[in-house]
Amino acid sequence: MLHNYAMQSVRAERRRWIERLLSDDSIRNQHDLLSRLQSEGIQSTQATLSRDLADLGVVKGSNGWRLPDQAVNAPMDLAPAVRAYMLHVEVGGTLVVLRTRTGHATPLAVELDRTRLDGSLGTIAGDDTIFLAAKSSAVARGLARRLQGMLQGDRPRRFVRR
Amino acid sequence: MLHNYAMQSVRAERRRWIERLLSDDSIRNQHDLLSRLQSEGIQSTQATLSRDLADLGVVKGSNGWRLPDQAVNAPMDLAPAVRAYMLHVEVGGTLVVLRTRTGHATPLAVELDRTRLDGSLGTIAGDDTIFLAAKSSAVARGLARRLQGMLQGDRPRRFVRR
DNA sequence: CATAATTATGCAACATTATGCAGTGGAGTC
DNA sequence: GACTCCACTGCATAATGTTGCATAATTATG
Repeated sequence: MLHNYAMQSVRAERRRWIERLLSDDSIRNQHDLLSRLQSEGIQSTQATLSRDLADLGVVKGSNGWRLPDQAVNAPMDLAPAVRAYMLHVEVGGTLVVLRTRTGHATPLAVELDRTRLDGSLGTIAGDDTIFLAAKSSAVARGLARRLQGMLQGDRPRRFVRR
Repeated sequence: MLHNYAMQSVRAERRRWIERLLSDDSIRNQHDLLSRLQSEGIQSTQATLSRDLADLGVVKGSNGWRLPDQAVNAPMDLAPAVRAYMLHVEVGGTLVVLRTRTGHATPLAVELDRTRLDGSLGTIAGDDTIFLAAKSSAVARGLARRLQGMLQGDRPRRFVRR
């Protein structure tokens, strides 16, 4: 084997990269992960990754591997969640602002995060408000339009007010 | 052995250096520490360091060793915090969006706040997401680049995608 | 069911850390 | 000064931790 002079931190760093890669990309198998790590300059083997993943508590989801805290909730479509929780949506610059009823912001934000909306950088939820950061103001407008569209899904249009 | 004429202070001085080195550098193992001490003019052996570290209550963290008080409430550099917590960073307009694993957003945001990043107006942390408001979109891009750079830490690296 | 793909693991090699033991010299005592 | 006591250290080595290789076990696919 390679026998690095500093196993401890090599291991720690490798695992940090594993967490990073798993949350970014959709890694399909350990061989994929190995390749991605190598392209980051981290040398390893499948056997070691197998052990790392076990230690990190990573589980295989339908869409690749997921870190434990991301793997918890059951998959739910975004549209039903939006219909259930979102009151309305507006845009300001690169920020999409969603309003919900009090206490409903977090569950909706969770759903927004899980659905990896294209161009969405992330969300922060308060009590009845969600800020969704978009890559650009054009993307923000597009996302808002899509979210707005979900509201009308199977409901009469006139219900969307304000 | 060498037997200095004043053991007491030799020991005390060595331990002072150990504390200093551990809080500055990221020491990866006792052999590293030994080398660093030698380059400071302190002669010792791995066995002695092993005992010193045990006496000092030093613990092995994910990022090397940490002194006991540093292990808890961390007067920690930004870069180590970024390497430990940040999964990735992106920009949308004047907003820098950082992602962490669930529950890690707040500690990283605290660190970001403590480091008075130039052009940073403030941060808001959710559960796994931080919004950092920048003075301008140019500043935002610059900050993101700096943060991204911290990920590469001590390894010579090529490029950063995304 | 057969075969391929993917993941897990026994084992040996190496790395890192801990410790039994004996030697040394400073401090205290007379 | 001579003696004793003992904290401290280095040496040698034990104990523990990590990894790659080879391959077994498991899971997916036709």
